[in-house]
Amino acid sequence: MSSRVRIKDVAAEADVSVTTVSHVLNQTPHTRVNEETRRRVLDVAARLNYRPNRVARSLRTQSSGMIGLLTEEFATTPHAGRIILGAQEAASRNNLTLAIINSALQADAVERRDDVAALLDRQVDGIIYATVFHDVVSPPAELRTVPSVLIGARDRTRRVSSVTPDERQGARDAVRSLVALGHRRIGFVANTTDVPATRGRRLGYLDALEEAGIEADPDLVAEGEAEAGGGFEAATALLDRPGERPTAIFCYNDRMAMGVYRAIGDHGLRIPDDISVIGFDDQEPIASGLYPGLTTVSLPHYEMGAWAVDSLVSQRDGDRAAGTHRLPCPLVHRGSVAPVGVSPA
Amino acid sequence: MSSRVRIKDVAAEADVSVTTVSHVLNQTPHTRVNEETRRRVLDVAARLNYRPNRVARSLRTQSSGMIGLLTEEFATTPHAGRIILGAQEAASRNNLTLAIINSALQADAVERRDDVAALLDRQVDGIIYATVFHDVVSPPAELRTVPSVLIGARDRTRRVSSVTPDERQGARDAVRSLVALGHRRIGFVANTTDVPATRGRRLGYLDALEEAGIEADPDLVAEGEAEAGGGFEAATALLDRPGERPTAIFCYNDRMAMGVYRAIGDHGLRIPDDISVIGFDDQEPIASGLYPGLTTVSLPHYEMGAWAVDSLVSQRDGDRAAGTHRLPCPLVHRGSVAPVGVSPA
DNA sequence: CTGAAAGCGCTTACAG
DNA sequence: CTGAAAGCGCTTACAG
Repeated sequence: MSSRVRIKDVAAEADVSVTTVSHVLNQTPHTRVNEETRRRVLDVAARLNYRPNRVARSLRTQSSGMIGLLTEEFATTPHAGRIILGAQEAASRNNLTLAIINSALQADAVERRDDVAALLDRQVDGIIYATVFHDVVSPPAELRTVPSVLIGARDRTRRVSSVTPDERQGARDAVRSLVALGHRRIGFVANTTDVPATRGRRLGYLDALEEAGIEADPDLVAEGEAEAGGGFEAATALLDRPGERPTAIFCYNDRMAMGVYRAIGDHGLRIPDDISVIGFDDQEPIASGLYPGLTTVSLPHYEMGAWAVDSLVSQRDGDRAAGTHRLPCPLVHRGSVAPVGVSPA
Repeated sequence: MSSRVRIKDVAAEADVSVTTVSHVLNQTPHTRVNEETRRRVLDVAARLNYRPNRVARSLRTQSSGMIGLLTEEFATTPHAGRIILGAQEAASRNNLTLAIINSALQADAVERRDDVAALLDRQVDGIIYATVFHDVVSPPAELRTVPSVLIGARDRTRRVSSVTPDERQGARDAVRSLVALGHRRIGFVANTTDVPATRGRRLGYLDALEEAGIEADPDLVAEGEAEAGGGFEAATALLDRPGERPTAIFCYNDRMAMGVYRAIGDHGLRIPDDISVIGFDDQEPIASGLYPGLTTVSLPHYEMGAWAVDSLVSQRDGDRAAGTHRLPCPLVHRGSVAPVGVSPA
């Protein structure tokens, strides 16, 4: 450990008090320092390569400049990385450092409380509590002792702000885009489990049909597991049903879309000429790796991470209002959608 | 901000000195405390829900209990999340907290130095410097002022320990498994850019052939971009060449394998009956989403993250030896490999 | 077995 | 314009 230089070393070398060094370096408001002195302090600090000890400053100012990010079973959610990235970059912009703790999906209330406590022990200035697979959660009460925000779920007591993707809008826009291209027989390959996205995506699908005056047809909906295999099975069922085929299929997610592609290929049909396909999640490398590239709906993970940090900053600066925010899910155009009836067949 | 209870509050309530409270709570070695007193302190601490301020402790002990993880363009590497997870869980096991900073891939030396400095300002006990797309790097010299370790690349000066995946062994084992099933015409769908994995995977392929006494045949190798499209083109070229077809194809990565599947399907061939396929990366959701599931080689990201933290801990405890460590890349069996000649065709 | 006191490296009223 | 001093909340020799 090379002993780092402390503020008193700078003071001695510049022949001033530590008070003055602190004022100069921090540009303390309402404190005028002689220009000559200021320069000297700056010169010495630079020459000695002085860097203030943030731990000492934290203790004194009662503000650590750290933000805690609690993720829930990060491993299972491929997009968690984008949340972290968004949060990290927003934190850097605000001169904040991000500390991360991951708790197991099956962690109980006691464990989660311990994780929050560990962050609080480090005097974090705020906590982001990110979850998956839940609509509403009851985070440990200790969360509210500092500015806090939920990602991916709402707070049961509505006392903590939250930010979630607007799944319904995303699905609605996707299906609207199909309608705009003349599609009226639009299938829906749905998932079976009840996660937050399930309801929103289904409602968005129905919204768009209703807007367009298209009656929802149960024969155009098939369910499966939210994986490629489930998508294959659902699409196969859809295509094998008697009656007119759908001209487009909206999928619960990109994984299912992967299976839908295969089912369509197995039926000797082509995307998008015979059938248009839209996914959800914009999950790489599926979306761009499929052929043709999958038109899909993107989840605002990066944006939610950044929004959460910004919310923490406003809370720190006095904003007391807790609210629920939905961030838009934009449609990403690739090559799997075409106007209806373009096929020469 | 609810004013948290401090050690002096516990001392006052238990009618002892803060010294005693500290000794009891920290179980200071070689310090005996009267059992009655000990119980009382413990009771009061629990009742007041006292939690020591880690910032104050850090300042006093000159040890923050924090580890800094510097990731390089996290966004572009889908597996970074597993590194973070491995590091985070290992950190938790060692009662350490993980602070994360992400630097842009195109960040210059000055920016990287700033990122390291920001971590050092927080008095981190160690730094993990994770990179992608490099064989050898020259991290900022400041890195060596604390225990440090590189993930994904070696240190040019060999003074910092590093941990990397054993790409060559992974590729060798994959191709060996093909040889063991009787394959002798084993194609290689290679990538074009020169990243660390490129050389190792190619060498591993050649190793296995040589071991088996199979002469490397340039006609069985085709290159492409390391994406699904590149894999499709390379495999198409391979299958369209005059002469005997390969009975198996080893792919540079899973993305390319995705395109290889399509090319094989377009040629009216079946996996694994007509051609076996092995990928590399075990990248979800490709690997399990393809049909049949892709047999592939897994990258030890989680393990590298954990190894890095453990290395930091040993360094802190006195281990001075810097070294280069390679972690094995295990073969993951799914459904894309079969013995040669199983096809009735 | 227990406690008074110093000190980690800063910032910040306060005084001059 | 500048500095002496207190104090953030702990730990740890040291003394008794």
